[in-house]
Amino acid sequence: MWWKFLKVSATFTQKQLEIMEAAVKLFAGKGFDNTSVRDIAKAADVNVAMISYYFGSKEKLLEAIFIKYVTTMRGKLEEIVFAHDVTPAEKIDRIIETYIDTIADNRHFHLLMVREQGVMKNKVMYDGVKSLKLKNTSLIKSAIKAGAKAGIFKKNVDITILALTVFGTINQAFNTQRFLCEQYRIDPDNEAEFLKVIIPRLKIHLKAVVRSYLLVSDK
Amino acid sequence: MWWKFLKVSATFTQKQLEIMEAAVKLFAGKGFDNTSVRDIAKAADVNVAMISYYFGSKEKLLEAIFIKYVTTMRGKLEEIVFAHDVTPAEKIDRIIETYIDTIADNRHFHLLMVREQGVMKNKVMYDGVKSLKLKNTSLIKSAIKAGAKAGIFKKNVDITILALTVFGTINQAFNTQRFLCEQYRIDPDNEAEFLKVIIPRLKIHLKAVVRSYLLVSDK
DNA sequence: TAAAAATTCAAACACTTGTTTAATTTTCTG
DNA sequence: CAGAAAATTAAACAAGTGTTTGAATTTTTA
Repeated sequence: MWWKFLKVSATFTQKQLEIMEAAVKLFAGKGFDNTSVRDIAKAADVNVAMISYYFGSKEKLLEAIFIKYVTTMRGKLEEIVFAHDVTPAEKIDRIIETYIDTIADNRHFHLLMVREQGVMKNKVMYDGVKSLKLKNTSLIKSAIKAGAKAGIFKKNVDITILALTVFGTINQAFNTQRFLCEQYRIDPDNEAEFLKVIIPRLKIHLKAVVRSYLLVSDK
Repeated sequence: MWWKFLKVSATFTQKQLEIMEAAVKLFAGKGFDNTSVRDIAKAADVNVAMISYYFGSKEKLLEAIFIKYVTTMRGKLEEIVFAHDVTPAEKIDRIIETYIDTIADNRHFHLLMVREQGVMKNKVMYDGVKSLKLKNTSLIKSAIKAGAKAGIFKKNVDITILALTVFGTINQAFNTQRFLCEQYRIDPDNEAEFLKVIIPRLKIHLKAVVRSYLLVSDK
Protein backbone atom coordinates (compact mmCIF):
# COMPACT_ATOMS: atom_id res chain seq x y z
CA MET A 1 0.00 0.00 0.00
CA TRP A 2 2.26 2.68 -1.28
CA TRP A 3 -0.52 5.30 -1.04
CA LYS A 4 -1.14 4.98 2.69
CA PHE A 5 0.90 7.93 3.89
CA LEU A 6 -0.51 10.60 1.64
CA LYS A 7 -1.27 12.54 4.85
CA VAL A 8 -4.89 12.73 3.73
CA SER A 9 -6.05 11.95 7.26
CA ALA A 10 -4.47 11.88 10.69
CA THR A 11 -5.73 8.43 11.62
CA PHE A 12 -3.21 5.63 11.99
CA THR A 13 -3.36 1.85 11.86
CA GLN A 14 -2.51 -0.24 14.92
CA LYS A 15 0.93 -1.12 13.49
CA GLN A 16 1.66 2.51 12.82
CA LEU A 17 0.67 3.44 16.36
CA GLU A 18 2.94 0.74 17.77
CA ILE A 19 5.89 2.02 15.76
CA MET A 20 5.10 5.62 16.74
CA GLU A 21 4.92 4.75 20.42
CA ALA A 22 8.25 2.93 20.35
CA ALA A 23 9.81 5.76 18.36
CA VAL A 24 8.64 8.59 20.60
CA LYS A 25 10.17 6.94 23.64
CA LEU A 26 13.49 6.43 21.89
CA PHE A 27 13.46 9.95 20.44
CA ALA A 28 12.76 11.40 23.88
CA GLY A 29 15.48 9.36 25.51
CA LYS A 30 18.30 9.62 22.99
CA GLY A 31 17.24 12.39 20.64
CA PHE A 32 15.96 12.08 17.09
CA ASP A 33 19.37 11.97 15.41
CA ASN A 34 20.81 9.52 17.89
CA THR A 35 18.01 7.05 17.27
CA SER A 36 18.42 4.86 14.19
CA VAL A 37 15.58 3.29 12.25
CA ARG A 38 17.07 -0.06 13.27
CA ASP A 39 16.67 0.93 16.95
CA ILE A 40 13.04 1.77 16.32
CA ALA A 41 12.44 -1.41 14.36
CA LYS A 42 13.91 -3.48 17.15
CA ALA A 43 11.91 -1.71 19.87
CA ALA A 44 8.68 -2.01 17.90
CA ASP A 45 9.55 -5.57 16.86
CA VAL A 46 9.14 -4.99 13.13
CA ASN A 47 11.45 -5.08 10.14
CA VAL A 48 13.46 -1.91 9.35
CA ALA A 49 11.81 -1.61 5.98
CA MET A 50 8.43 -1.16 7.69
CA ILE A 51 9.29 2.37 8.73
CA SER A 52 9.72 3.52 5.16
CA TYR A 53 6.82 1.33 4.12
CA TYR A 54 4.35 2.80 6.61
CA PHE A 55 5.56 6.37 6.93
CA GLY A 56 7.69 7.08 3.88
CA SER A 57 10.76 8.07 5.85
CA LYS A 58 12.16 8.57 9.33
CA GLU A 59 11.42 12.29 9.09
CA LYS A 60 7.83 11.58 8.07
CA LEU A 61 7.52 9.26 11.05
CA LEU A 62 8.49 12.19 13.28
CA GLU A 63 5.94 14.29 11.46
CA ALA A 64 3.27 11.68 12.13
CA ILE A 65 4.20 11.67 15.82
CA PHE A 66 3.89 15.44 15.94
CA ILE A 67 0.52 15.40 14.21
CA LYS A 68 -0.80 12.79 16.63
CA TYR A 69 0.35 14.48 19.82
CA VAL A 70 -0.37 18.04 18.81
CA THR A 71 -3.90 16.92 18.00
CA THR A 72 -4.20 15.12 21.34
CA MET A 73 -2.91 18.02 23.38
CA ARG A 74 -5.00 20.57 21.54
CA GLY A 75 -8.02 18.44 22.34
CA LYS A 76 -7.18 18.41 26.03
CA LEU A 77 -6.83 22.17 26.06
CA GLU A 78 -10.19 22.65 24.36
CA GLU A 79 -11.84 21.09 27.40
CA ILE A 80 -10.67 23.90 29.62
CA VAL A 81 -12.66 26.43 27.66
CA PHE A 82 -15.87 24.66 28.63
CA ALA A 83 -15.33 25.19 32.33
CA HIS A 84 -17.87 27.86 33.21
CA ASP A 85 -19.19 29.19 36.48
CA VAL A 86 -15.80 29.27 38.19
CA THR A 87 -13.98 32.33 39.46
CA PRO A 88 -11.12 33.72 37.35
CA ALA A 89 -8.60 32.61 39.97
CA GLU A 90 -10.01 29.09 39.91
CA LYS A 91 -9.91 29.06 36.14
CA ILE A 92 -6.21 29.96 36.16
CA ASP A 93 -5.63 27.17 38.66
CA ARG A 94 -7.44 24.71 36.45
CA ILE A 95 -5.51 25.77 33.38
CA ILE A 96 -2.24 25.22 35.16
CA GLU A 97 -3.31 21.86 36.52
CA THR A 98 -4.52 20.69 33.14
CA TYR A 99 -1.29 21.83 31.52
CA ILE A 100 0.79 19.88 34.00
CA ASP A 101 -1.34 16.75 33.81
CA THR A 102 -1.47 16.78 30.03
CA ILE A 103 2.25 17.34 29.66
CA ALA A 104 2.99 14.66 32.25
CA ASP A 105 0.77 12.21 30.38
CA ASN A 106 2.60 12.94 27.15
CA ARG A 107 5.97 13.70 28.69
CA HIS A 108 7.94 11.59 26.21
CA PHE A 109 6.57 13.51 23.30
CA HIS A 110 6.79 16.78 25.15
CA LEU A 111 10.47 16.30 25.91
CA LEU A 112 11.07 15.52 22.27
CA MET A 113 9.16 18.62 21.20
CA VAL A 114 11.00 20.93 23.57
CA ARG A 115 14.37 19.55 22.53
CA GLU A 116 13.66 19.52 18.82
CA GLN A 117 11.81 22.82 18.48
CA GLY A 118 15.00 24.84 18.49
CA VAL A 119 16.47 23.03 15.51
CA MET A 120 13.23 22.47 13.66
CA LYS A 121 13.29 23.16 9.93
CA ASN A 122 10.17 21.16 9.06
CA LYS A 123 7.20 23.42 8.41
CA VAL A 124 4.48 20.95 9.39
CA MET A 125 6.06 20.42 12.80
CA TYR A 126 6.97 24.05 13.39
CA ASP A 127 3.43 25.14 12.59
CA GLY A 128 2.02 22.42 14.83
CA VAL A 129 4.07 23.58 17.79
CA LYS A 130 3.27 27.20 17.04
CA SER A 131 -0.45 26.52 16.95
CA LEU A 132 -0.17 24.83 20.36
CA LYS A 133 1.65 27.81 21.79
CA LEU A 134 -0.88 30.24 20.39
CA LYS A 135 -3.72 28.18 21.80
CA ASN A 136 -2.01 28.14 25.19
CA THR A 137 -1.40 31.85 25.19
CA SER A 138 -4.93 32.70 24.12
CA LEU A 139 -6.31 30.42 26.83
CA ILE A 140 -4.37 32.20 29.55
CA LYS A 141 -5.15 35.56 28.00
CA SER A 142 -8.91 35.13 28.14
CA ALA A 143 -8.74 33.90 31.72
CA ILE A 144 -6.64 36.86 32.80
CA LYS A 145 -8.86 39.34 31.00
CA ALA A 146 -11.88 37.99 32.84
CA GLY A 147 -10.05 38.45 36.12
CA ALA A 148 -8.94 41.94 35.18
CA LYS A 149 -12.50 42.90 34.30
CA ALA A 150 -13.61 41.60 37.70
CA GLY A 151 -10.97 43.83 39.24
CA ILE A 152 -9.03 41.10 41.00
CA PHE A 153 -6.17 40.70 38.49
CA LYS A 154 -3.61 43.21 37.36
CA LYS A 155 -4.22 44.88 34.04
CA ASN A 156 -1.64 45.20 31.27
CA VAL A 157 0.10 41.91 31.95
CA ASP A 158 2.47 40.75 29.20
CA ILE A 159 0.93 37.34 28.71
CA THR A 160 3.53 36.16 26.21
CA ILE A 161 6.16 36.57 28.90
CA LEU A 162 3.97 35.06 31.60
CA ALA A 163 3.50 32.04 29.35
CA LEU A 164 7.29 31.71 29.25
CA THR A 165 7.22 31.26 33.01
CA VAL A 166 4.40 28.73 33.05
CA PHE A 167 5.77 26.51 30.31
CA GLY A 168 9.39 27.22 31.07
CA THR A 169 8.91 25.96 34.61
CA ILE A 170 7.13 22.79 33.50
CA ASN A 171 9.60 22.09 30.71
CA GLN A 172 12.53 22.65 33.02
CA ALA A 173 11.09 20.16 35.49
CA PHE A 174 10.81 17.36 32.94
CA ASN A 175 13.99 18.29 31.13
CA THR A 176 16.08 18.09 34.31
CA GLN A 177 14.41 14.96 35.64
CA ARG A 178 17.67 13.24 36.49
CA PHE A 179 18.98 16.24 38.41
CA LEU A 180 15.72 16.60 40.32
CA CYS A 181 15.77 12.93 41.22
CA GLU A 182 19.18 13.48 42.79
CA GLN A 183 17.91 16.49 44.69
CA TYR A 184 14.89 14.70 46.10
CA ARG A 185 16.73 11.41 46.61
CA ILE A 186 14.60 9.51 44.11
CA ASP A 187 15.84 6.51 42.16
CA PRO A 188 16.36 8.03 38.68
CA ASP A 189 14.81 4.95 37.05
CA ASN A 190 11.66 5.11 39.15
CA GLU A 191 9.54 7.31 36.93
CA ALA A 192 6.35 6.78 38.88
CA GLU A 193 7.99 8.01 42.07
CA PHE A 194 9.38 11.04 40.25
CA LEU A 195 5.94 11.99 39.00
CA LYS A 196 4.40 11.41 42.41
CA VAL A 197 6.86 13.81 44.00
CA ILE A 198 7.22 16.44 41.32
CA ILE A 199 3.68 16.92 39.99
CA PRO A 200 2.04 18.08 43.25
CA ARG A 201 4.96 20.36 44.04
CA LEU A 202 4.88 21.78 40.55
CA LYS A 203 1.15 22.44 40.74
CA ILE A 204 1.27 24.11 44.13
CA HIS A 205 4.28 26.19 43.24
CA LEU A 206 3.12 27.35 39.84
CA LYS A 207 -0.35 28.22 41.04
CA ALA A 208 1.12 30.23 43.92
CA VAL A 209 3.58 32.00 41.65
CA VAL A 210 1.05 32.98 39.03
CA ARG A 211 -1.57 33.91 41.61
CA SER A 212 0.70 36.14 43.65
CA TYR A 213 1.90 37.74 40.45
CA LEU A 214 -1.54 38.38 38.99
CA LEU A 215 -3.43 39.46 42.09
CA VAL A 216 -3.67 43.21 42.54
CA SER A 217 -1.64 44.10 45.56
CA ASP A 218 -3.89 45.43 48.33
CA LYS A 219 -1.25 47.16 50.37
CA MET B 1 51.81 17.27 19.30
CA TRP B 2 49.84 14.21 20.19
CA TRP B 3 49.99 15.03 23.90
CA LYS B 4 48.16 18.33 23.70
CA PHE B 5 44.70 17.23 24.76
CA LEU B 6 45.57 15.39 27.94
CA LYS B 7 43.04 17.66 29.67
CA VAL B 8 45.80 18.60 32.13
CA SER B 9 44.68 22.22 32.03
CA ALA B 10 41.68 24.13 30.79
CA THR B 11 43.63 26.66 28.76
CA PHE B 12 43.35 26.55 25.01
CA THR B 13 45.46 27.78 22.12
CA GLN B 14 44.16 30.43 19.74
CA LYS B 15 43.44 27.82 17.04
CA GLN B 16 41.54 25.69 19.51
CA LEU B 17 39.47 28.67 20.63
CA GLU B 18 38.63 29.51 17.00
CA ILE B 19 37.44 25.97 16.37
CA MET B 20 35.46 25.94 19.62
CA GLU B 21 33.76 29.23 18.80
CA ALA B 22 32.76 28.05 15.35
CA ALA B 23 31.59 24.73 16.76
CA VAL B 24 29.46 26.14 19.56
CA LYS B 25 27.52 28.30 17.12
CA LEU B 26 26.87 25.37 14.81
CA PHE B 27 25.96 23.07 17.70
CA ALA B 28 23.53 25.65 19.06
CA GLY B 29 21.97 26.23 15.66
CA LYS B 30 21.68 22.69 14.31
CA GLY B 31 22.33 20.45 17.30
CA PHE B 32 25.43 18.41 18.08
CA ASP B 33 24.47 15.38 16.02
CA ASN B 34 23.34 17.41 13.04
CA THR B 35 26.67 19.20 12.85
CA SER B 36 29.43 17.26 11.07
CA VAL B 37 33.13 17.74 11.71
CA ARG B 38 33.33 18.89 8.09
CA ASP B 39 30.81 21.64 8.85
CA ILE B 40 32.93 22.77 11.77
CA ALA B 41 36.14 22.61 9.77
CA LYS B 42 34.60 24.73 7.03
CA ALA B 43 33.23 27.30 9.47
CA ALA B 44 36.54 27.54 11.33
CA ASP B 45 38.48 27.47 8.05
CA VAL B 46 40.70 24.53 9.00
CA ASN B 47 41.17 20.99 7.73
CA VAL B 48 38.84 18.29 9.06
CA ALA B 49 41.73 16.38 10.57
CA MET B 50 42.48 19.34 12.84
CA ILE B 51 39.52 18.53 15.05
CA SER B 52 40.87 15.14 15.93
CA TYR B 53 44.37 16.58 16.02
CA TYR B 54 43.56 19.30 18.51
CA PHE B 55 40.81 17.74 20.60
CA GLY B 56 41.07 14.00 20.06
CA SER B 57 37.50 13.63 18.84
CA LYS B 58 34.27 15.46 18.15
CA GLU B 59 32.96 14.41 21.56
CA LYS B 60 36.09 15.73 23.26
CA LEU B 61 35.63 19.01 21.40
CA LEU B 62 32.17 19.26 22.97
CA GLU B 63 33.74 18.46 26.32
CA ALA B 64 36.27 21.26 25.85
CA ILE B 65 33.45 23.66 25.03
CA PHE B 66 31.62 22.62 28.19
CA ILE B 67 34.72 23.05 30.32
CA LYS B 68 35.34 26.52 28.93
CA TYR B 69 31.83 27.85 29.34
CA VAL B 70 31.05 26.21 32.65
CA THR B 71 34.21 27.82 34.01
CA THR B 72 33.25 31.19 32.55
CA MET B 73 29.74 31.12 33.91
CA ARG B 74 30.78 29.89 37.32
CA GLY B 75 33.18 32.83 37.46
CA LYS B 76 30.42 35.29 36.67
CA LEU B 77 28.24 33.86 39.40
CA GLU B 78 31.03 34.11 41.98
CA GLU B 79 30.94 37.87 41.54
CA ILE B 80 27.42 38.06 42.87
CA VAL B 81 28.50 36.68 46.22
CA PHE B 82 30.70 39.71 46.76
CA ALA B 83 27.81 42.14 46.60
CA HIS B 84 27.43 43.24 50.20
CA ASP B 85 25.46 46.03 51.88
CA VAL B 86 22.36 45.56 49.75
CA THR B 87 18.93 44.57 50.94
CA PRO B 88 17.81 40.96 50.41
CA ALA B 89 15.28 42.08 47.82
CA GLU B 90 17.97 43.97 45.94
CA LYS B 91 20.26 40.97 46.08
CA ILE B 92 17.60 38.77 44.51
CA ASP B 93 17.14 41.38 41.80
CA ARG B 94 20.87 41.43 41.12
CA ILE B 95 21.07 37.67 40.96
CA ILE B 96 18.30 37.53 38.39
CA GLU B 97 19.84 40.32 36.34
CA THR B 98 23.26 38.69 36.37
CA TYR B 99 21.76 35.36 35.38
CA ILE B 100 20.00 36.88 32.42
CA ASP B 101 22.99 38.92 31.29
CA THR B 102 25.40 36.02 31.62
CA ILE B 103 23.13 33.61 29.80
CA ALA B 104 22.48 36.18 27.07
CA ASP B 105 26.22 36.70 26.63
CA ASN B 106 26.75 32.96 26.29
CA ARG B 107 23.41 32.16 24.72
CA HIS B 108 24.85 29.91 22.01
CA PHE B 109 26.47 27.68 24.54
CA HIS B 110 23.53 27.91 26.87
CA LEU B 111 21.11 26.76 24.17
CA LEU B 112 23.42 23.87 23.44
CA MET B 113 23.61 22.96 27.11
CA VAL B 114 19.85 23.07 27.65
CA ARG B 115 19.20 21.00 24.55
CA GLU B 116 21.92 18.45 25.19
CA GLN B 117 21.52 17.99 28.95
CA GLY B 118 18.56 15.66 28.55
CA VAL B 119 20.49 13.17 26.43
CA MET B 120 23.86 13.62 28.11
CA LYS B 121 25.76 10.41 28.85
CA ASN B 122 29.18 12.05 29.29
CA LYS B 123 30.18 12.32 32.93
CA VAL B 124 32.46 15.34 32.59
CA MET B 125 29.69 17.37 31.00
CA TYR B 126 26.92 16.10 33.24
CA ASP B 127 28.95 16.95 36.32
CA GLY B 128 29.80 20.37 34.91
CA VAL B 129 26.17 21.22 34.35
CA LYS B 130 25.23 19.82 37.74
CA SER B 131 27.84 21.92 39.51
CA LEU B 132 26.44 25.02 37.78
CA LYS B 133 22.93 24.17 38.90
CA LEU B 134 24.05 23.56 42.47
CA LYS B 135 25.92 26.85 42.50
CA ASN B 136 22.83 28.63 41.20
CA THR B 137 20.56 27.03 43.73
CA SER B 138 22.87 27.74 46.64
CA LEU B 139 23.18 31.36 45.54
CA ILE B 140 19.44 31.87 45.55
CA LYS B 141 19.12 29.91 48.76
CA SER B 142 21.48 32.13 50.75
CA ALA B 143 19.81 35.27 49.45
CA ILE B 144 16.37 34.00 50.38
CA LYS B 145 17.51 32.90 53.83
CA ALA B 146 18.85 36.38 54.52
CA GLY B 147 15.50 37.82 53.53
CA ALA B 148 13.62 35.32 55.64
CA LYS B 149 15.76 36.13 58.65
CA ALA B 150 15.00 39.83 58.10
CA GLY B 151 11.33 38.89 58.12
CA ILE B 152 10.50 40.20 54.67
CA PHE B 153 10.57 36.88 52.77
CA LYS B 154 8.46 33.79 53.22
CA LYS B 155 10.02 30.95 55.12
CA ASN B 156 10.03 27.33 53.97
CA VAL B 157 10.28 28.08 50.26
CA ASP B 158 11.17 25.10 48.06
CA ILE B 159 14.16 26.67 46.38
CA THR B 160 14.76 23.78 44.01
CA ILE B 161 11.33 24.39 42.54
CA LEU B 162 11.74 28.16 42.54
CA ALA B 163 14.98 27.67 40.58
CA LEU B 164 12.96 25.74 38.00
CA THR B 165 10.91 28.87 37.44
CA VAL B 166 13.87 31.23 37.20
CA PHE B 167 15.90 29.15 34.79
CA GLY B 168 12.92 27.62 33.06
CA THR B 169 11.66 31.07 32.14
CA ILE B 170 15.04 32.22 30.82
CA ASN B 171 15.66 28.99 28.93
CA GLN B 172 12.22 29.10 27.42
CA ALA B 173 12.84 32.63 26.19
CA PHE B 174 16.02 31.74 24.34
CA ASN B 175 14.76 28.35 23.21
CA THR B 176 11.68 29.84 21.57
CA GLN B 177 13.48 32.82 20.05
CA ARG B 178 11.91 32.38 16.63
CA PHE B 179 8.41 32.17 18.06
CA LEU B 180 8.95 35.24 20.23
CA CYS B 181 10.28 37.19 17.26
CA GLU B 182 7.01 36.45 15.48
CA GLN B 183 5.01 37.58 18.51
CA TYR B 184 6.87 40.87 18.88
CA ARG B 185 7.16 41.44 15.13
CA ILE B 186 10.94 41.24 15.12
CA ASP B 187 12.98 40.10 12.13
CA PRO B 188 14.03 36.58 13.23
CA ASP B 189 17.55 37.15 11.89
CA ASN B 190 18.03 40.38 13.83
CA GLU B 191 19.53 38.97 17.00
CA ALA B 192 20.47 42.35 18.43
CA GLU B 193 16.89 43.56 18.17
CA PHE B 194 15.63 40.38 19.80
CA LEU B 195 17.95 40.85 22.75
CA LYS B 196 17.03 44.53 23.03
CA VAL B 197 13.37 43.67 23.27
CA ILE B 198 13.46 40.48 25.30
CA ILE B 199 16.12 41.11 27.94
CA PRO B 200 14.48 44.12 29.65
CA ARG B 201 11.09 42.43 29.58
CA LEU B 202 12.54 39.25 30.96
CA LYS B 203 14.28 41.10 33.78
CA ILE B 204 11.26 43.13 34.80
CA HIS B 205 8.95 40.15 34.62
CA LEU B 206 11.14 37.70 36.47
CA LYS B 207 11.99 40.15 39.24
CA ALA B 208 8.31 40.93 39.70
CA VAL B 209 7.33 37.28 39.72
CA VAL B 210 9.95 36.20 42.21
CA ARG B 211 9.42 39.26 44.40
CA SER B 212 5.67 38.90 44.61
CA TYR B 213 6.11 35.22 45.33
CA LEU B 214 8.71 35.67 48.06
CA LEU B 215 7.36 38.69 49.86
CA VAL B 216 5.28 37.88 52.90
CA SER B 217 1.73 38.88 52.18
CA ASP B 218 0.68 41.75 54.40
CA LYS B 219 -3.03 41.33 54.03
C1' DT C 1 -10.19 -21.79 -3.33
C1' DA C 2 -7.55 -19.37 -6.49
C1' DA C 3 -6.08 -14.90 -7.90
C1' DA C 4 -4.91 -10.34 -6.10
C1' DA C 5 -3.42 -7.28 -2.78
C1' DA C 6 -0.99 -6.17 1.22
C1' DT C 7 2.64 -7.15 4.27
C1' DT C 8 7.09 -8.87 5.80
C1' DC C 9 11.78 -9.89 5.20
C1' DA C 10 16.93 -10.23 4.38
C1' DA C 11 20.03 -8.26 1.54
C1' DA C 12 21.93 -4.67 -0.96
C1' DC C 13 22.22 0.16 -1.93
C1' DA C 14 24.30 4.71 -1.96
C1' DC C 15 25.77 8.00 1.15
C1' DT C 16 27.53 10.34 5.25
C1' DT C 17 29.80 9.94 9.34
C1' DG C 18 34.16 10.49 12.58
C1' DT C 19 38.75 9.19 12.44
C1' DT C 20 43.40 7.86 10.75
C1' DT C 21 47.18 7.76 7.64
C1' DA C 22 51.19 9.26 5.48
C1' DA C 23 53.12 12.73 2.83
C1' DT C 24 54.02 17.67 2.72
C1' DT C 25 54.61 22.31 4.39
C1' DT C 26 55.48 25.46 8.02
C1' DT C 27 57.52 26.84 12.27
C1' DC C 28 60.73 26.50 15.84
C1' DT C 29 65.39 25.73 17.72
C1' DG C 30 70.29 25.22 18.63
C1' DC D 1 71.07 27.45 8.10
C1' DA D 2 70.19 22.67 8.96
C1' DG D 3 67.57 19.52 11.45
C1' DA D 4 63.71 18.57 14.45
C1' DA D 5 59.11 19.39 15.85
C1' DA D 6 54.67 20.87 14.83
C1' DA D 7 51.02 21.86 11.82
C1' DT D 8 48.42 21.06 7.71
C1' DT D 9 46.72 18.51 3.96
C1' DA D 10 44.17 15.24 0.72
C1' DA D 11 43.01 10.74 0.57
C1' DA D 12 41.53 6.57 2.47
C1' DC D 13 39.16 4.00 5.99
C1' DA D 14 35.69 1.37 8.45
C1' DA D 15 31.33 1.78 10.46
C1' DG D 16 26.78 3.32 10.52
C1' DT D 17 23.02 5.72 8.28
C1' DG D 18 18.20 5.87 5.85
C1' DT D 19 16.18 3.81 2.05
C1' DT D 20 15.07 0.53 -1.76
C1' DT D 21 14.70 -3.89 -3.87
C1' DG D 22 12.63 -8.09 -5.13
C1' DA D 23 11.33 -12.30 -3.53
C1' DA D 24 8.55 -14.75 0.03
C1' DT D 25 4.67 -14.84 2.94
C1' DT D 26 0.25 -13.63 4.73
C1' DT D 27 -4.26 -11.68 4.24
C1' DT D 28 -8.10 -10.20 1.59
C1' DT D 29 -11.24 -10.59 -2.00
C1' DA D 30 -14.32 -12.41 -5.40
